[in-house]
Amino acid sequence: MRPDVQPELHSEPQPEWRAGPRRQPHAQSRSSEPAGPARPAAEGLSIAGVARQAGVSVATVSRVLNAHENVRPATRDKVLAAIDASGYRVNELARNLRTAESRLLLTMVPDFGNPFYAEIVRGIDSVARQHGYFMLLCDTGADAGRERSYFDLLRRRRADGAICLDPATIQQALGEASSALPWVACCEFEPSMGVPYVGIDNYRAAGDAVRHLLARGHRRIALINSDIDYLYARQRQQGYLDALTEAGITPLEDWRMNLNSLDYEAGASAAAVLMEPSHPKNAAPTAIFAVSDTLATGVLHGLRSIGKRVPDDIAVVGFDDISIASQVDPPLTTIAQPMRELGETAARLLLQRLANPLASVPGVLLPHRLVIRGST
Amino acid sequence: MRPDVQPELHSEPQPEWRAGPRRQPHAQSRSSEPAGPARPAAEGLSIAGVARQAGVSVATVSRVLNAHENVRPATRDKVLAAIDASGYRVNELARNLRTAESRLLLTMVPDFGNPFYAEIVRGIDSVARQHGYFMLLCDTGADAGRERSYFDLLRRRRADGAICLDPATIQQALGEASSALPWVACCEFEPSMGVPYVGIDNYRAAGDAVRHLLARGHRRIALINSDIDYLYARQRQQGYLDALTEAGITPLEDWRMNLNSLDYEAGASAAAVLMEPSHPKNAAPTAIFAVSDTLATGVLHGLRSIGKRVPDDIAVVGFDDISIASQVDPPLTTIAQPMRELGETAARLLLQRLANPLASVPGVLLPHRLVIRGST
DNA sequence: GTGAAAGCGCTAACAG
DNA sequence: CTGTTAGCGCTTTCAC
Repeated sequence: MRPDVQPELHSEPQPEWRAGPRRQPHAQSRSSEPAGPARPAAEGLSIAGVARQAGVSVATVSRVLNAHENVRPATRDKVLAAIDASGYRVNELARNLRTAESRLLLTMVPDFGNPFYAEIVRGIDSVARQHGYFMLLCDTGADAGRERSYFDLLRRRRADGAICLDPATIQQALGEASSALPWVACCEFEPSMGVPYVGIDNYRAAGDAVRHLLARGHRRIALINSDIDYLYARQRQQGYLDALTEAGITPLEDWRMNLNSLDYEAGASAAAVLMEPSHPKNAAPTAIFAVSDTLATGVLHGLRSIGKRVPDDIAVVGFDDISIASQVDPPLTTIAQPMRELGETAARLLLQRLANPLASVPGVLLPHRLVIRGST
Repeated sequence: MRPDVQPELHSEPQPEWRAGPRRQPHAQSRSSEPAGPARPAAEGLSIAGVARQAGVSVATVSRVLNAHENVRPATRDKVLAAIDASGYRVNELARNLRTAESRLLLTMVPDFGNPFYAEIVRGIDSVARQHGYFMLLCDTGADAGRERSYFDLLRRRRADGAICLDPATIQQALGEASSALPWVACCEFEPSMGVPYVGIDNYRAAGDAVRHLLARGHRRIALINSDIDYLYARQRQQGYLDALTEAGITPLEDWRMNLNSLDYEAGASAAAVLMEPSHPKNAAPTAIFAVSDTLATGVLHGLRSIGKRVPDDIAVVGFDDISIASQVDPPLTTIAQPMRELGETAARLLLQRLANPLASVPGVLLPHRLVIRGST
């Protein structure tokens, strides 16, 4: 019903952490601490110290800190002065223990070397910050153990919620009854497992890529896919197979490769393998559909090194439309994912879930788009 | 003196967060909670609840949780059983408040879309994890306000330490007397400001790149640099200028460009500008040295689009040796930075600083390497 | 308006 | 070996 999620308090966009009115006064603190020389500015200073210096109670300091109404201006100023003078900073640990929230959101990616995640993460980050949350990124390395330990951060209340872009986690998560945890899946998800998710229609997207190649006259189309354990890999494979079948083509098993990496190198060597002359003459693919632009970029490199020209000898289609896609030679035809929106939506779903843990949050599919460039 | 840093306790590599002996017993918890149906497994359960269920005191539970010695096996088993049955998880917030440490390390990058940071961050992450710390990544977007708020996470004890790869922060930080905060600088640093740092010798590295071009016979060498506010930009520019001068060449002002972005696109358009026919015939550069591989990759694309061939018409040298460098056409000659080691060293310096806040931690410079590929 | 006091969930003495 | 107890620094009734 609500046009946007408004977690309890903190509804206005605030650039800084809980930076209510109370921050203004001591911005630009001239660090006028009376302490010794190299003394780490007001190390173990607590609210009690400030209270003493200001000649008030801790309750009053707390009220000032939290911009509560019932404080006389004079008192407030006294407190502010004491805070300023002492260089006091709230111990967020204590505050969080009291309020039982950390205002931290976690985003887990399987590999932050993959540029695909960058824009998604930016989308998450911007929405989170708008709602007074910090977003912190973790690299799971697609490792179940590490994933689990990050989920533990959630269980142990060190973060309020999480967004997981990591396929492997999904499987892990399943066994952990983690659907009770405040997290959402992004890009890779299992619709059946009761966790809110956002992604694209991988089946249709793959079909679109293949149909584009078909329209260009290709009939022997190869698929360079990632590990078939991933849901998106299965969906894209099915889209590829069905598109071919619908065109009256029987997909050859030899045209398909499954890689356990999305690195450029993986794509390069896969291309070389695919083009091996061991293939029956009339069965060698004339086009390659790779399920990620990183892979496709590698494919371009691999084809180049075995003397094949793109798109004359062989066409290439990628997936994602990351920024490198338009820079390589030839620029990649690819399926664009709305990365920014994917991230923003994921963040919004999570915020929604935090605001109302009971409401069932829907899964959402965002539109993709075929971007035609020089590689086809 | 010490071969390696060993923060107080937690010295052995532990794959999971404080995952002492206590974890084993309840791995694979069969989630046998007696609670209602959709009840979020043991939401607000505390150590006291476990103690009650196990018929022991909270102290004993705490001991079991922390794998202390003095607990009779029978008692320990009782507690473990209660923990297992209830699905209890430590509230890390409370624990941290008590122990006054969060076991969290922050890494700030100006832009996690830049692949240069990926390997560095992995290096940090692996060292951090080996020492029982979590590493969380923040994107400052090269924005001073955001940088400041992340530093606040430190001040407010939400993280134990930070590694900053963000040039802009350095300036910000200076004004904040933040040299007292537990952080180290990586890649971009101000040696004079008393913050431990790790990086490379940018001056020599740039010189090496230019000397390589000189050796190839080039005399009109352009420099595509980032914003000169950055220390590394100034250092590399100086290395470039001096190398040219030493070779008896007077560097032309027209050969130098300063960009406020490291994106591919920025490199592409810079290349186009640089090659404009407005240049006097005999002054057009025959080689371009770009201060990052992303820029150089864009340059390749830009040159291609105006019909220039690399390296025949013009040579290109990049910087960093990120993974894309070897994939583009032609593969980039570049200055390789030891990214992994940079990250690992930064993490070690930070850990050292945390273990002994008083000891002065040195700045360290790591070796770079010229990698010659097809673009020259 | 302001203060006193009770915890948030945990760890660490200190007793027994 | 195990239990009791005193806080960690903060927020929040509830009085005054």
